[in-house]
Amino acid sequence: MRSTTSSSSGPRRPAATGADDLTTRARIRDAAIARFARDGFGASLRTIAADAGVSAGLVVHHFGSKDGLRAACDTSVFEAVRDAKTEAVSPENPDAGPMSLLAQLATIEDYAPVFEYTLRSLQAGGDLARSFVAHLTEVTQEYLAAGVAAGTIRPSRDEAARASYLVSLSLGSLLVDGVLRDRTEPRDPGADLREYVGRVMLPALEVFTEGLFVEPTLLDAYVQHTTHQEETP
Amino acid sequence: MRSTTSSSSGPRRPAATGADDLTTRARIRDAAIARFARDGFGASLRTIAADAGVSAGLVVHHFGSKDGLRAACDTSVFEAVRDAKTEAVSPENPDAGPMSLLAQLATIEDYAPVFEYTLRSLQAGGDLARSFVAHLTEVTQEYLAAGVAAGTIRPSRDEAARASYLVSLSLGSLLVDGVLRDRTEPRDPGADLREYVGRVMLPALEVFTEGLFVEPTLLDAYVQHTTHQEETP
DNA sequence: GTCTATATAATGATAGAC
DNA sequence: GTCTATCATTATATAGAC
Repeated sequence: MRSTTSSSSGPRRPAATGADDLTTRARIRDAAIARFARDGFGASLRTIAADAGVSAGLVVHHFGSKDGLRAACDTSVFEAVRDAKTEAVSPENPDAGPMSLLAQLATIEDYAPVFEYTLRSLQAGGDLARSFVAHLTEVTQEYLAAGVAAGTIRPSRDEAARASYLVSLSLGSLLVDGVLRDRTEPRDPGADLREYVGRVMLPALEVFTEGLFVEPTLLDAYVQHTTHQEETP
Repeated sequence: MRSTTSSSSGPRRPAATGADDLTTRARIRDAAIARFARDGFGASLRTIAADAGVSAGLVVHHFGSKDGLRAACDTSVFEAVRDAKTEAVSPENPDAGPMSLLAQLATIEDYAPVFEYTLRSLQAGGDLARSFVAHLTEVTQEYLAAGVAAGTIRPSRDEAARASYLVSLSLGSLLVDGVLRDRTEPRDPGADLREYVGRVMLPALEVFTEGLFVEPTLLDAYVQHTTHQEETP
């Protein structure tokens, strides 16, 4: 991890609040997060500088390079997500579960840029995406384990594999949905997300409560098939 | 649709077979497909030209611009996928179903570049991604309808929404998995895909046959909740 | 058809004034 | 800390010779 940033100081606000009671450095960082979220990481330093109301040179002066700026954005966003999770995953929040761990976070108005940035990061790959998915998988596995213990969620033959798979399903669906949108016209991320949830909630609940296959033949055959084989060393 | 290409002529080979019994234009196109698949659409014309063993200028001469080349690649890949589907979705192929409509295609050696290019395209968004997903959704819906009629797949309260959702789930999971890989070391797409299937098959079969939630309370509540409300006009 | 050479535009990064 | 001016690189695209 590069430590170009020390964003631990300052107000606890997530990012890109638009307020100008921030240090210039933080304002540039937040502008970059918002711009990267909108246009992807191909966005130029000049554009970001213009958004922040400063010169392009100043951006480099503060962050050393574009990669440095990107790293600062990454850590800021990751910290925001990590801290937000604590509040979002409240004890009594009987949501659809794994599908909406992230979606919940996005409902908070201030976190919209963080949410978008995270999806962009996932789209582009890289270290933040990996650590974010790893973190989310961990949280999901705990969430599922609690559900299994409480008797609300079915146990799995491989809990870790299931948690990982469910995270890739939910994040991937969200990602595909976002990527397929027409980006020629201006978008409202909040509205997009609400529309997505409204469109997807029914089939998601169906699949995750009733399943898809009537007979367990495929699963049984697979389980029997693999248990009669050696593990690859 | 732009019709810069007339790729209907020529041998039926999918793309990028490496053979040199092709017109120069087709060789450039196939080289571009393979390079775009590996490095993303940021790959330069010079790199592609080098791959094809020609000059950068010739690429522009044949396709007018980079966008023109991209469009030619898009139509070529889309046609390859469309034509391949006919063979892949054979009558008696009791696979895990929605998850592997695409994965099946990738097992065919020649189609590896097409498969990778499609994922890249989905990652980047754009017209090809949209029409590809639309096409896959259509095929999936037919597939599911046949299963429902045969009694092997559970009916849905909204078949179209379910088909769309399942496509976004399976493609998204595949996409996330690919994006999270370390691209610093050389990769074998075929091996990656096999590894993915092996890692995901069990939880996928579990979820899609047994579901996730023990009780249908969430689904019931949602169905009852929405049926007591007006539709948004 | 194919190449080499070049025009043009944009970007990341640097240097130095204030 | 902040700006303006500039450099060096890279990319697409063009022009014209062969």
